[in-house]
Amino acid sequence: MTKHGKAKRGIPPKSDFNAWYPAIVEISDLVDKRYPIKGMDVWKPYGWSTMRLIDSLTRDEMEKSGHQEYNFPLLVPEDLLEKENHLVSRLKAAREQGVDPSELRMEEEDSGFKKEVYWVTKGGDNELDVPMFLRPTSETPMYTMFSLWVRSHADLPLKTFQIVNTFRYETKQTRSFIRVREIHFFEAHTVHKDEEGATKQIEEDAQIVQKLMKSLCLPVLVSKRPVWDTFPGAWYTTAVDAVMPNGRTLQIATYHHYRDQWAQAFDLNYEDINGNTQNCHQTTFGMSERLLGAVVGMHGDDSGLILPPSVSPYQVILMPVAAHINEQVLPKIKEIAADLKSAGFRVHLDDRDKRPGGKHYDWEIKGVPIRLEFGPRDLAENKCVLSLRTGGKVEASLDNLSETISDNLEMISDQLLERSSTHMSNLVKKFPGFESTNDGLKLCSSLEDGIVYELAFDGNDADAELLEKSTGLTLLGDSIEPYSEPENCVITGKLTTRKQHIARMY
RNA sequence: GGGCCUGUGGGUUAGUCUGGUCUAUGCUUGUUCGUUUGGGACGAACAGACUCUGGUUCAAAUCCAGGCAGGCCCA
Repeated sequence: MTKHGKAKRGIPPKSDFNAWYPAIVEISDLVDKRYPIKGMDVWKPYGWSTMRLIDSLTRDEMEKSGHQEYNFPLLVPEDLLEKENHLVSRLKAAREQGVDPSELRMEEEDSGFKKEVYWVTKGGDNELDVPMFLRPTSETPMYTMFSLWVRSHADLPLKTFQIVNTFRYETKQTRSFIRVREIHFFEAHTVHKDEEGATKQIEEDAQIVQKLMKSLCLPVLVSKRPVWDTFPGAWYTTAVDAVMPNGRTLQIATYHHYRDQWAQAFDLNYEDINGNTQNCHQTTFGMSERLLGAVVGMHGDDSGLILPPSVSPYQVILMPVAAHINEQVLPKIKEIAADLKSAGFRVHLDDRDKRPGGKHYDWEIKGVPIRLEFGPRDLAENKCVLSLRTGGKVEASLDNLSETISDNLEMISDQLLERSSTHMSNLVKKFPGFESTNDGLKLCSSLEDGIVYELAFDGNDADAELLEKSTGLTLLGDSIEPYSEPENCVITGKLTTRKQHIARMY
């Protein structure tokens, strides 16, 4: 065999992540970025199948936890936004009253939301009396309807979700799956009788996320976001971040406890068992195609994608080899494919008239977990050859093949989780700390690029701003796993068990 | 929000500085035919491009202005 320099279809090495990521999403045929609108990619069948498999994991969890799927309209009339704006400005005012002004950050413009949405202002040639916007998320349309639906305590809890496209007019640089303008969005919205009901829902959301992350073989950081980074109108926000290979964190899920703050704004109330009117308490839980972005980024390698078996459109690719030598090869491999399919695996028989080497490379780039080769020699010995995407080849007997496949898929999952966990722990380091000098604070040692730092922090908004300014990084918030022994806050020096992370965020 | 850079077949690339040689180069991909086929085969033939709008000029892929699209850096 001669070596060919043009191998790997020009995939940059993964160590050059900023080049690798945009290249791989197109080479592996997940999306086509050539559609002429920034941040709106075309989903190709391979990418869309993968995303739909991720969605189906989510749907399964929603069904198990008693949520029902809805589908709300894409357009929202502008006047509904007023309620939301009032809510946000009222909460902001309340917060400013209760806090020492010196501790507050300067907030940006009040009506920033309006700038981040797409507007529909015309119907044909006519200007619309009430302009409409494309939902950037669905609180407003959903809660408008919830207030009609919920009347009695017997209507609660109301557990809903939808998987729809949402729109944000991003002006910054877009990246496939990571920062897009048309977002493939999952959002669950629930309504409860009281704060406790909503709190239980948040706990359930946390468990669902953990299960999903396990299926996707993704290790994550879970943090309660700082107040200034809390979703508008939320009491608190918990966020789940993946750490990409370049050390930037990617927020892939959030869940918000609203208490009754949104319910007040939308007159969402019910009559309790004693006939008294009570405000509802609410939560939301959101995820997006960023899950796929994290899967691509965390698991792939220099040769292409590596998809977790749980979401790979094909779990096994069957490749007939030297079928022209023995005409029994093709019928037999078709039989094997049918058997595996009926055993519940997602399989594909690649019988293209193409040399086997080319097929291996094709499916390697697409990240299929197992490639099964079957040729005349295998026919004679009642076996086949399995190439695992995580590395290595094994011979397998055709007897009990589906068990062998199942075991190998499980092994691949375990390997992916182990690898990505190792990667992540290499990317998270202890913050070096500050020392006081005449010019103020100075880092004890300079920070490395592409690293997430872990630190003890118990300061106020102003302290956080100082920390972020001096490092150029962003606080993710309080980790759900605090220190077991108190440590000194890196800014104030106070003893605290509050563990936080600081990183460059996507 | 501010600054810098780039746009040539499906992908990648030469040519742009210094306008004319461009009927636009190479690789890759695609199509057809033949030989091949256990990790990227080979030969032959064919197909396919100067981002858009305007300007300067005898002449524009090349210079100028703007739009659109993309990339990078700083807040």
